[in-house]
Amino acid sequence: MKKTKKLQKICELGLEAVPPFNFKYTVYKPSHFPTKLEDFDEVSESMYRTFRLSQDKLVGLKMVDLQKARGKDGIMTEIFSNRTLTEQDLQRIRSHINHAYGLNEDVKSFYKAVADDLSIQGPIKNLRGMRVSCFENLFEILNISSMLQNTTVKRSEQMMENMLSTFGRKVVYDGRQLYVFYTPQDIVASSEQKLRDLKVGYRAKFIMDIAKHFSTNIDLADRLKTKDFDEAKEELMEIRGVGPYSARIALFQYLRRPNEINFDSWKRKIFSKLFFGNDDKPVEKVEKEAKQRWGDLMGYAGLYIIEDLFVRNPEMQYWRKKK
DNA sequence: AGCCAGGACGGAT
DNA sequence: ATCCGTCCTGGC
Repeated sequence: MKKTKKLQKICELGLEAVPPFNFKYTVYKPSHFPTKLEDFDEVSESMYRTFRLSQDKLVGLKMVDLQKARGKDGIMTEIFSNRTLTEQDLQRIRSHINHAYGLNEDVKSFYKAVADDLSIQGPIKNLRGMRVSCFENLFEILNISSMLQNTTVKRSEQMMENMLSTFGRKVVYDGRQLYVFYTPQDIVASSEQKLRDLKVGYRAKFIMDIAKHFSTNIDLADRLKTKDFDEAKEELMEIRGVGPYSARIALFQYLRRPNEINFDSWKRKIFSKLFFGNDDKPVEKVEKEAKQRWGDLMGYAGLYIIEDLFVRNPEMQYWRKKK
């Protein structure tokens, strides 16, 4: 077990976003299950989040609304690290945040495209300026997808906690204790049996396969970013352990393609009820209706509806029976 | 105690 | 192309 690393404050960075920008619900998604990779402080409205520049160069961020600091749309972040950071390191952090929260994306074009659909105007009004958030890199989001698949949220949480406490790096900064995500190398150096002992079940094999894949395909993520939708999906699903469900999560969150959404068991029910008044419609019917309403923006539309539902019904966060 | 849900795979058709 | 049994664990 590695020692907890103390991170020292290095500097501050202001990043502007294309307006309109909703700081809170871009950095914090009520529908996402909690992990010790990040911590949103409701009182000060600041997001604590870890990041890794290299195997031993660890970073902690404390992000607040740039409106509060400078009266502009965007993110103000304090940067903490266990090392001194170069100008190039700071540039990498800057571009990571930009990509993670889509600061340069124009959400207005989405609002315009769905202006005729009444069912989504409420969520847009409540969450105006919200973007997709994906602070994870491709390896990390595929790990999270693996632990979400075929189980309940409660177990996903337990698997993540076990994996992070075993393979992640524990850091402390600004009075918070968090983990930095483990790397493909950390997993490859372990064993399938060790993973099984962490209660990830049959996923142990998949997680090991994904780690091996990423430790030998270093440029995979950058390559996928340049590919068109179908090619990217195909290449993702060539990774053993990555099927349609995980590929959709990676495409929607990491690759930021607005057309993807998984109508898994709990979302199927929510959208069935929204579209048809009761929650018993089959997934094919729900998918068809979503496509008809929102076309290639159905993923983005789904995001607004789901997050709005969670904001208005906080008790949904403690809904742990089924996925 | 036994049975089922929930993705991905691989083999059979 | 589609269908089915299997993997694993926690909950019913």
